Amino acid sequence: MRRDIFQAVADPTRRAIIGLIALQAMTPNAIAENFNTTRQAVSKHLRILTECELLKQEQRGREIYYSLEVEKMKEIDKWLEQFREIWETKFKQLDNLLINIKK
Amino acid sequence: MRRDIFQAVADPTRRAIIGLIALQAMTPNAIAENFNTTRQAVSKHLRILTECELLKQEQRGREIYYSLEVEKMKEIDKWLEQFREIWETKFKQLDNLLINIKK
DNA sequence: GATTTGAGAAACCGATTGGTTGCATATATA
DNA sequence: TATATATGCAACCAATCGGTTTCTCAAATC
Repeated sequence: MRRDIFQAVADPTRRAIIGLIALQAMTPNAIAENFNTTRQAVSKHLRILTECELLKQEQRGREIYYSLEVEKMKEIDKWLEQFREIWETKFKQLDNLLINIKK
Repeated sequence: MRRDIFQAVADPTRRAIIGLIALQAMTPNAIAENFNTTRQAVSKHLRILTECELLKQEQRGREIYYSLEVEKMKEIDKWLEQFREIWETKFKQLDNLLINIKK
């Protein structure tokens, strides 16, 4: 039961679910309508996403609304940070090169 | 053979490899020394990372130096973009709330 | 109260994953 | 030239994954 955010986001269906509910909270049935699988399969994805705290549930009668814990997405952003530095440096180096050529 | 960048980055060992060679190009043997697995297992990871263009190889004699294609990392950043908007909006809303309370 | 509806849990299944061992090949080095 | 070294590839294996079907349970609706 390896449940880290990177593994959660690795599956394309789960990324699509995240994209969907980023806009508005949705029930499992409503989410499942957007995919070519059973509601149960979607339910499994929701479980995984919820377990790693990317989604939160809100029960309303017999319906459960799932919404995105957008803060959790920052963890991916945080990991990217170290590489962002590198690619920005590279960009600046290229920029300086072009400036020097111009001169 | 699903070889997308999100799946590549899902594995913790692969993330560690990326972190390692981000600093400097390294050979498979040198990389493998940092992990508690066989060289062959690392080799498999390198293959996957190379296939999705996160790594590039440079042959030098019988050695192969692997280095990071940092540009490719931007694809993850690009996907995050849509959520960054959301979390920044939320932050601003919180900010405005605090300003209003202050008043 | 009986029936329909929304949702999760369990059991099962084939495909994929991450790892191993063993082998093949090319380049250095003695 | 013979040997050591660096690497990749193939075959195999247990564990996990993503999916299905079937079932149960609780809430809504008739």
